[in-house]
Amino acid sequence: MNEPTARAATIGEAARATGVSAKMIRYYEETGLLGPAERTASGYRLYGEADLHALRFVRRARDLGFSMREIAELLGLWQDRSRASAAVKSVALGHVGDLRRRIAELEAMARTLEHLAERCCGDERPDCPILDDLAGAVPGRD
Amino acid sequence: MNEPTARAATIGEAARATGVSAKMIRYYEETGLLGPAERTASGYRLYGEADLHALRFVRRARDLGFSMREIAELLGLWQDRSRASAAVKSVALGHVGDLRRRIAELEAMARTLEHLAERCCGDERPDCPILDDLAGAVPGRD
DNA sequence: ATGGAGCTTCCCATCATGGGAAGGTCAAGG
DNA sequence: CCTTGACCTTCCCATGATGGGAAGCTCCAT
Repeated sequence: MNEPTARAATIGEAARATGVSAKMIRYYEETGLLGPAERTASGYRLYGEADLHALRFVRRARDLGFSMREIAELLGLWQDRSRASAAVKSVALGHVGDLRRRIAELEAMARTLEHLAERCCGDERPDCPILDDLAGAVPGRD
Repeated sequence: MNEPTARAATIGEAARATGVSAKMIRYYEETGLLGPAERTASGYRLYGEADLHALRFVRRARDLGFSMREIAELLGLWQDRSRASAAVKSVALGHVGDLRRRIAELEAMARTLEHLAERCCGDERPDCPILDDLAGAVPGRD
């Protein structure tokens, strides 16, 4: 609080402060997710507190698995003070639906493989129900 | 058995017969996952029964979420009659580990979001715990 | 013989991320 | 003042698995 705006950070400092790599910060700017950063006379990018805040927002959203498209939407809603919370909730719940679908898919794969692995003795012998399944053999129908 | 080898299939027929797109069949050949296909005098690829079998193997493995690297390994083991089933089981269980890790990550994201969404009234008003979380606000510590 | 379906190769795009080269800038220490 | 090393800039390329599409050749049935 003593130094009002601790003075703008370079991209490396911003990266360290927010956990977003410098590469990704430039990429977010290039793709329009974030507006163009201020520049020094010599062309270095500068980031103020508000920018760091936005970067942390993006980082948090990515940690929650939102796509860049969704994050763009959320950033827009964040900056629109008159948004309805329903709009945000809808984006969030849509994403939860995606996550649940992906989880169900992975879960089905994992269960199938665990089941096959259980029946594979896993020793020196070549017989292997896992390969038999992959090869399309339906053991017990032979 | 009546027609010994029902005559080789073109890439389109192979695609239809195995559920692997023609694009992907060419890609698997190009990257060495599968050996080069036979060719007609005019350059068309031809696929025999054994090739179709291998394609179905790859398809099934992809359905189970194996990476191409893992599939290459599994194909090698499949074709090596003297492999130990332990080697196959180890690849499979390694993959199950990957799947379980990814599931846990997605599950954590989904739970966090569901939790936030529950507390978001989702109406006309702008107040939204979801955005507050993304923005780094820690409600209740204020 | 012609038309259309199917094949070939080649290039490009996705999504989010990282690696690295070539070159300019800045601050500290001799 | 000059050097050194850390940092910045832009530009290009790669990933993994997949699809889209163009230009041109081949095959088969009419």
